[in-house]
This record gives sequence, structure tokens and C-alpha cells, in this order.
Amino acid sequence: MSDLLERLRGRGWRMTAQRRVVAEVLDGDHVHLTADEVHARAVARLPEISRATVYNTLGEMVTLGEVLEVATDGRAKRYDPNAHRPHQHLVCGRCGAIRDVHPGGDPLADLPDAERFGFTISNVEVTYRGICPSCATTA
Amino acid sequence: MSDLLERLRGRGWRMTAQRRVVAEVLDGDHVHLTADEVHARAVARLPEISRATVYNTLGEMVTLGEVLEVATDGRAKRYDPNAHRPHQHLVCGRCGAIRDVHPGGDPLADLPDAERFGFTISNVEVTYRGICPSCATTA
DNA sequence: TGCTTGACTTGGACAATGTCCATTATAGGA
DNA sequence: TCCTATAATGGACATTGTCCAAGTCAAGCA
Repeated sequence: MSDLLERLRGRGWRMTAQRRVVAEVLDGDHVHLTADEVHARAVARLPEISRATVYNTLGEMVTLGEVLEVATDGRAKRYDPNAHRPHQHLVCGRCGAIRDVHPGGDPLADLPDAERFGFTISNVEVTYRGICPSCATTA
Repeated sequence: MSDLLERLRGRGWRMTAQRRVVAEVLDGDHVHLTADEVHARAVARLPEISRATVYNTLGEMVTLGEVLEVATDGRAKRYDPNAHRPHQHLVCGRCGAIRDVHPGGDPLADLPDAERFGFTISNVEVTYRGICPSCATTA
């Protein structure tokens, strides 16, 4: 059973076939699908599901705080179901592969007050960019 | 005189009116314009300049390493001429304001080998998100 | 179980951002 | 000044995302 689905049910979210399928598609570790990828996989299980519904559903999950939106490239946003384990991302600049990583330290502590310009900071995103082992060998 | 323009000239970049205008529009500190914003300002100085040229020119500057591409929201990419001073970004989640910031510490050092999955990491981007002073008072 | 109703889904139009290409113009060297 | 490789143009097209009016359905209730 999908953890994400469990959490959504637990919140009294009205359940429909479409929402269930989207939650199932999105569940797991190191999952960072675009909306269109989610749609493609959802269609495989529920052929009538529409693109608009996938966008709506993903948007609601993000609003509920059960899914994170990540923008690692300038292209389509990706959706990360691992919203309850703080983590950062490691991205391959060649193939686009994304891994969740857990750095030590507190990046927020590294930003002195003088560099905060009066902002109230609520969150820090760190993206490590490089080349993955598989792309490194395929010179 | 524009620092960015200087650097580009110094590289023997073929200079045209369009390229000069784009470089001038983009020069400065805390500048993070979208391609369309660059185009709008460029048109004010050189009415015939086309959108395609602005996109081409920005792309070349990025390739040359003289301008950075930053994607702080899921929308349009922004262009940052401050490519030779390592820095990170502080973003207001309400109004979208962006400031360059200079954290202490080395975020790369915080990522243990075991969390690198064999990647060769070349660069780390940190985005601090919060609310700017002006948005905080305009509750 | 079978209504009722408000919330959900649908498909298609539209918007925003970005890319491509054939044609025309031009910077900079000979 | 002339030539030529390189750049600019504009318009079509692609991708990603949003919106809306109409139809459909989940879930509470009799």
C-alpha cells in the first residue's frame, strides 16, 4: 500500500479513482516525475484520466504539503512524494538523473544576519550538480 | 561601461548592436531578469531587436560562462550577470524578489561520500526562501 | 439501498515560455 | 571596398501549464 495514499486518506481527502492512481504512481523513493510523466503512467492504469486532473491533483498534493515541487532544470517541474523527510537533490547535468541526498550541517546557519536583508527565511534548497557514474563512463 | 560587455569584448566576441544592448541591459548587481524582461528593455534601446536574438544571445553568454541561468520558480529562467563572484540566492516567496547572498561555509563539505552515489560534483546551488521585509509588513 | 449535492473530472481553448529554420543583413578581415 | 562567415529576423512550432463550462460521481443521509 502506498504511503502517500495512506497519508492522504488520513486527512479525509475525498478519494476518487483518478486521485488514487496519481498517488500510486507518485509513491516511492527517488521519484521525481514531471506532470506529463505522471499522466503517462496514470493513463496506463486508468485510460480516461485527463491531463487537467493530473495537474489539479498534483497541485492539491503540493498545497497539502504531501508532495514537493522541485525545479532542477528550467523545464517541467518535478514532483517528489518524499515530503516528510528533509532532503536535498543531486542532479546529473548530462542525463538529468536525480537522487535524494541528506547532507549534514545546517545551511541556514551559514547565512549571516548581514546577508539576510531583513528576510524571514523559512526554507533552504540545495542542489548538487555533477555527472553520474553511468554518464561518466559513457564519455 | 558595462563590466559584462568588457569581458565579452575581451574574449573577441563578435560585437553587434543587438549583443551590445543585451549585455548593457543585463549588467549590474542583483540583476535577475527573465528573457522577456531583457527583451523589453532591449527594445527600448533598439526597437528592431527580435525575441529570437535575445534568446540566442543569452544562451551564448551562458555557454561562455559570463552569465548564469537561475531557475528560482517554475516559471521563466532568469539571467544573472554576476557569474564571476560565487554567490547564492535569497528569494521572496510572495513577490519573487531575488537578492544575491554570500553564505559562509562550504555546502559541498556537508555531503558525505556515502551520499554522493558516485557522482562527480561540480557545483552547488543554494536557494534560501522566505518573505522579504516589504512583503512582511504588507500582511 | 437509493437520492442529493457539492466536489471532482473532462476536453479543449488559451497562455507563457522557449526552439527552430530559411532568409536577409552585417561585422570584421583581406 | 568587398567577401564571407557569422548573426539577426520573424514567424511557425513545441512544450508546459492554466482555465472554464459542462458532465459525472463519492459520500453522507433518509
